[in-house]
Amino acid sequence: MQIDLIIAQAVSRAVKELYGVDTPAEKIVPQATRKEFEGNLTVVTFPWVKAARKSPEQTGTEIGEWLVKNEPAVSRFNVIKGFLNLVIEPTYWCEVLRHIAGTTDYGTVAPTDRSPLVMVEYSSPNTNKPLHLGHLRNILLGHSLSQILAACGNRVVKTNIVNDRGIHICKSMLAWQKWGEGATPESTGKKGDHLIGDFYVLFDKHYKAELAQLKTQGMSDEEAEKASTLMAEAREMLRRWEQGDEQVRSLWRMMNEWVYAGFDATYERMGVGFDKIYYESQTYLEGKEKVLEGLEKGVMYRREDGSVWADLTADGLDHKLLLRSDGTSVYMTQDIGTARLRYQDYPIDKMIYVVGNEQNYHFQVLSLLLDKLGFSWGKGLVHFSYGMVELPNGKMKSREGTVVDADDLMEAMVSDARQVSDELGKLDGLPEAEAANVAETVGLGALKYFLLKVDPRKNMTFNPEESIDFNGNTGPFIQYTYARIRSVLRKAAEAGFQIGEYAAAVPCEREITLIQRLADYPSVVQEAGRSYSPALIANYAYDLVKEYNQFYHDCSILGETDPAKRSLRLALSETTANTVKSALNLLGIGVVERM
RNA sequence: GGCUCCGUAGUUCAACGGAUAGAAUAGAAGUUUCCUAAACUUUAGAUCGGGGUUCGAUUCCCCGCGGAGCUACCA
Repeated sequence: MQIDLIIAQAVSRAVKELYGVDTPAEKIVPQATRKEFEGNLTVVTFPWVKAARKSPEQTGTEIGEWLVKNEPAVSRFNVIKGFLNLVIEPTYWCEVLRHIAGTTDYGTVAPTDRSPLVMVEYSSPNTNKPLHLGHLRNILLGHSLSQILAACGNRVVKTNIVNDRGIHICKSMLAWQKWGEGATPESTGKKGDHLIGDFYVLFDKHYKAELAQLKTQGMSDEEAEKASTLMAEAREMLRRWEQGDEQVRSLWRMMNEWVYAGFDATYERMGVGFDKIYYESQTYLEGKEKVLEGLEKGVMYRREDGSVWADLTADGLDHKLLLRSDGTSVYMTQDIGTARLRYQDYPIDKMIYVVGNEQNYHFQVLSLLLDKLGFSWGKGLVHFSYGMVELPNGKMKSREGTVVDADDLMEAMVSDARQVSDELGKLDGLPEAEAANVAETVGLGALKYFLLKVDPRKNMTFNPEESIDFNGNTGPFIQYTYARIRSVLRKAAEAGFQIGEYAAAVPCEREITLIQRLADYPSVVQEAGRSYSPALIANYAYDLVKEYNQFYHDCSILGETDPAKRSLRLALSETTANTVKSALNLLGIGVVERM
């Protein structure tokens, strides 16, 4: 049923018989024939010209003749510059389509109890400010990756590590105490994460003012920073937090709850979630023991000042600090602690960290350390390292107020979607709740697709001056095609058209190409899982609907009078819709029945 | 300085070592008595420079040039 597999195997046999060469079928990857040539699948013959002792053209011709004679699926062939273009018997395509249409959850592999247990960490916010565009990319990648890995037959645990402690949150707390006048999310009507973010900014503002003031008294930058009473107060607050001071702790708990409520609202709107959330306040002490264990095993060493280090020079890296001279933990130690807790909770086979590429070095070190400390999955941990979202003139900078807020952006996208819908009159007559739902799905679809279609490893650019498009290579274009198909299917049902037998139909070029695309889906999902790339799914979905729109334009479905042909087209439409929906689901993007 | 990643149409993005480097946008020109024109069609436009490996290089290797990131007893 897998046509390219059939061809690969046939070619493998052909070259064995013709030239006595053993080429495993897996090594032969037939590709879709380019549009300008006749054929459906193309095999490159260069690998065999040496063994054949013939020109590429002759080699191709010989293989082609062998295939026509021995493989019923091949009806014709032509050879151009060593490329063997094969024409597949048209009725075979109906078989392929029937197979796809009859497969539930086509393209995905259901996990079993024995499937690998994979944990994916993403989002990982600080609690002192709301989520921004960079988090959006992270979260969407993490969520999509989780979906894809699950579709590839893995058991997936989605997790999040919240950085809820440290000097940053103390700054917000201090500012709230000093100038907050008891403000709460309820009293201000602000989302909790935004409220806390505002106090963080407020702290910074007062701190800067204090520094400026001190410098007018003739202090240097460094002296002023040392003399700052605000910063001293923040540090004092952190000390009290670490000692478990109940006053500080309860303020901390209250403000963190506000932030979490805010984050949850953002996650919910994005349509993402987690199976298990870890908090650094609960994990940051955990790593210490593990490090001391490593010290005993001789994996780490202690310096004269009491600090503990790992020597990674044998692995081409540097010495890495793990415990300060006062015995406290650093970031790396916390990550070791978190790893330890996680492994206690879940016997994971693989850990994937969705974290920006600025931390490449950190994860290189973490992998080595976990391995040295005896974590079976340490060496094989995956740092899913994605690129930054940049603005036209560089990085987002909170100091310059150029940070693009996640909630604001989502809201703007939804309202843009609504405006486009209204202008086009697409939602006229729909109940308001439904219209709002369409705008929500389409607006967020545009945003998600925009962020996911790019190769995750690469930096990408977002221009806040230009709104994200709804035409062309976009989420809404894909959603639109889906809605269009659903509309046709509704009308078909009204007209009483069933999808009947279509084996007798001879598909045209357009239809064949579309079936071929549909047939590609499972391998695209696998490849996306293997290479950790939601972008492959996004590009596939786009190619598929582009192909469908051309088919739709050229071939009438409801107007087709031949029942077999009409059935073929209806089946093609329904299967395309299902596949589009599945692919978008892997990206965390929803579909609508009309738009 | 060292290490890592990246350089493709005006712009934003594609291209398991394969044919004449694809799309989308912006530009030009079209398609609606016909299943949703958020669509379809036509047109013009690009691989940073120099070597090497290969039948074949945007892709792999080396040297430049340009950009980003890391190189904290911050997280």
